[in-house]
Amino acid sequence: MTLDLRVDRSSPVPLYFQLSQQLEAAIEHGALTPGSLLGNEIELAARLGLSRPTVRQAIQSLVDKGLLVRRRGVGTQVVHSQVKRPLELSSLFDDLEAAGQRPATKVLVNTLVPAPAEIAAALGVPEDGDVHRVERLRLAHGEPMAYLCNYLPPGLLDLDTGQLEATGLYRMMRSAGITLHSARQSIGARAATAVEAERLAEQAGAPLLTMQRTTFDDTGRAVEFGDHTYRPTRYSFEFQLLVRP
Amino acid sequence: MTLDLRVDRSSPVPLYFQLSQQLEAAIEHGALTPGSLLGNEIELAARLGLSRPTVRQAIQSLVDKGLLVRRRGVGTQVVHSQVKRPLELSSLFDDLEAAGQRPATKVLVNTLVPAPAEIAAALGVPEDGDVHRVERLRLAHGEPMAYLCNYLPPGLLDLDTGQLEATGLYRMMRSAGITLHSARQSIGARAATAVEAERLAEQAGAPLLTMQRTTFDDTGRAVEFGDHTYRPTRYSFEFQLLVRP
DNA sequence: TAGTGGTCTAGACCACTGT
DNA sequence: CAGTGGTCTAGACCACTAT
Repeated sequence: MTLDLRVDRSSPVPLYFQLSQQLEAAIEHGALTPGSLLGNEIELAARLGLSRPTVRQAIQSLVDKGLLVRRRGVGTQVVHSQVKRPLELSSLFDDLEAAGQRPATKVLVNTLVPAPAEIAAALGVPEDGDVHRVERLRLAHGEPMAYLCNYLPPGLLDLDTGQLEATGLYRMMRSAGITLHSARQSIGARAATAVEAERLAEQAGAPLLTMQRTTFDDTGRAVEFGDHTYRPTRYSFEFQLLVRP
Repeated sequence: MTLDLRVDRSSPVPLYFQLSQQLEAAIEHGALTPGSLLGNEIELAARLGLSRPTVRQAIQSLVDKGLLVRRRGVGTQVVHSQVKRPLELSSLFDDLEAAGQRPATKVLVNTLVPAPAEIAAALGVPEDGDVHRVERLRLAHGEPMAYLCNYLPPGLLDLDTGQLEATGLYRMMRSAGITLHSARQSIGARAATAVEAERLAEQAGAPLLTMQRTTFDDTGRAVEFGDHTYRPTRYSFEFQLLVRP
């Protein structure tokens, strides 16, 4: 059975995007099975009444997502399984919500402080200036899961404590019109200090998973620095990544 | 001063690729400074004697790498600093070599074993079949840094012990014509068992950084499963990631 | 040899941004 | 308003793969 593909030329949605969405959906719910050939681009273009470059643009976006593989002289195939969510800059809040965990957040500190030297350097603000400092405890099923300490440049965002407890920091930034662009991350481990252990209901010396991250918007400004510790029995970093071609 | 860009039409290298390489080099060594505008695509195409789609393809590849940002009605700008190496599927060996650490490898085990259930599932091989098991100790400056246990499907690769000590597993796979496509990773932490501690010259109960990874080639086959432990005082995962638009 | 994707052209119109 | 990128067309020729 051939796939039922259609495009709506009166829609404001770009034609290539309409097509890539339909192809992705077909892969998602199994109408296009792994390993199956997509049919050549010229014929596909003719069938849809599109030009070949437009069809190629749609296919290319799915190749970039890792869903399709192109082979010259062979055709375009659906990748065999496995690819689900390529790595993205997700917040812990979103991760937990996606896992159906109803995350709870307790804001411990939400204040303006003089920027420590390391933070000032990471955020690119003057050393004698102020930065926002937000400390939060993230809970799942009533148990502490992570301690999140974040610094933000002043004036970027209205850091309402109520909103911080109801949603995630990244979601708040996006709502404020900040376009996240890239982040630099470091993931490590260390033994919990007495203070850290108490915050997370662990024993002193227990292993903790740690992450430092600086996030940049599309103008290159650093918009956030985070220093997080996670209970490794409750959380690990899971992600999929694509090999750059 | 305007940038000196040229393309060689007699070269087998695609024109868009020649252009993107030159732009990337110009960004790299500062001829194009962060925030500077690239000049509009039509004019750039005319200057180079290329068509606009070709110029767009070159620019788009750098946007995908995170080096450029496009804004409708504004222009194409060089991103402000920070982006150096987007996340790639690197081997520990390559990481260390890039850091100038002359990594040493000691192969502890290199044998064929009946596939444990979990490994068979991860690699997609029959449960009663055999798989390669490779255990290695990675050293830097004579000190153990990581213990790497990898499983590979049989018949994929000639796992020469000498080569394993001289280079990395990924490099061997690429040399064997395997096209790496994607990987699923999980990074966590736990306390070292007595056996793990001894291997890595740590105390039992010391925090360890752990990583499990399944790697797939472009046909969707699992080509490797790895179960690694790292000394967190000697190693952490550092990477940069781009926000999917 | 036939069929595929890879590259390239020379236009066109639209949507958005800034002044 | 002028200028930018975003989308789209209807072709063309080439390189690679399989048979």
